[in-house]
Amino acid sequence: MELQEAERTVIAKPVASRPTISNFRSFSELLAGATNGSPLLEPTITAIRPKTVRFKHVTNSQPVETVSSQAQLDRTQASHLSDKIVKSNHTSPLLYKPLAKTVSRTTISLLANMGTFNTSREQALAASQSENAKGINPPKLTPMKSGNDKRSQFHTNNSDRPSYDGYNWRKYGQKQVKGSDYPRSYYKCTHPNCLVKKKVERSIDGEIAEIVYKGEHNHSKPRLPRRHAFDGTSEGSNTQLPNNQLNNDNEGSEGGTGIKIDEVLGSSSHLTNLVKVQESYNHVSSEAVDACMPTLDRFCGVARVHDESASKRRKSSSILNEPYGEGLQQPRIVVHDGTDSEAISDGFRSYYRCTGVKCNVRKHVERASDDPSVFITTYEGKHNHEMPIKKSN
DNA sequence: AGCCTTTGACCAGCG
DNA sequence: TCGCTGGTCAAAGGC
Ligand SMILES: [Zn+2]
Repeated sequence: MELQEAERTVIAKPVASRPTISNFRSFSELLAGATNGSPLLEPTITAIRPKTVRFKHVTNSQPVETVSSQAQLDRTQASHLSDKIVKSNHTSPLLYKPLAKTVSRTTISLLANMGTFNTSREQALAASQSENAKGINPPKLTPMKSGNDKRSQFHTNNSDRPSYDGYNWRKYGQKQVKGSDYPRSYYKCTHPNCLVKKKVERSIDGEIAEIVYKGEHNHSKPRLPRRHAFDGTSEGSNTQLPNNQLNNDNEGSEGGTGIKIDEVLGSSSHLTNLVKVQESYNHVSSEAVDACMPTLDRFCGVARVHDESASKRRKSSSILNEPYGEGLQQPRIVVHDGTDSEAISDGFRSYYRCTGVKCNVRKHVERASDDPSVFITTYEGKHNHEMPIKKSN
């Protein structure tokens, strides 16, 4: 509760949105000649009004790879922002919403035991989904209800589980929020005295549409998730983040909002991921971002960094501008913290390239056009290697 | 037994 | 003030 109170007072309202295609140039174009990690200035970016992006089904489809902003952002700085991490799975201009198939626990267990890097239940789901829906199935539309309490209108299936980010969560609520086709689940960290919460929007297929983290863990990750942990290996991948592309300035600190997104991205092997990261209460959130980015790298994609705070009670208006069409929905992870985003005030756009041998994965981070607190990270390509093991100084 | 999810009710912010 | 909406509580039941 205290956390909540605090957030209400600090959360800014910057909202990011995908720019319209007319303002975009392809990521490849943007990256052309700028893939060596050197910053590149994008001179002709037209300011685009950021809007809150909801994964709503609309007919207006636009490429996700396109991003716009006039600012550039150093990754280090980007890592200091954290509020929203949005990712999506795509590669082609046509965006397909990753669909997760609901599978039996047995299947999940089998998948988890097959030795893939995805061991969590969600990862298993994602894996099965990617196998089943390489792309084209239009997302299931859930009719929006106009009634009073619309929560729990969906029958939750076995995929309705908190994402496995290494922490233990207890679900304390679920509700169908307006503007979202999916029910939103509310989770609290079960660690004593830890007030971290997260909201997870998941389709009825089990696909994660959005995850919003609030607060900062005041503890380290438990060795093994209490339940539904399978073999728990999912945790390991997250704790060994490659920092060749990141500045992990909070390395030694405990806890942190370590966010694992591979479970969400598990199915996005050939897709692009969209990540939104917005400024957070403090540096801690940056950990989450740091954690996400490298992980995302494994799966490639477009990452969008932005502030999500405006979502509260403002979504109804934002959905009017839904940039995503049906099948364009993007799962995303939002690291939500409350501080202002003054930390980022430069005007850079930074490009990064995976240092892996023969790995052409690239990404760039930029500031949203008219919202300094919004940063957009775009990933392109697919890593041809596993996540490198972090070197211990 | 302990922890979790489910879910209707309740509360608070906002227009 | 009222209705809408998002967020939370808490009892009940499941694992
Ligand atoms: Zn915690």
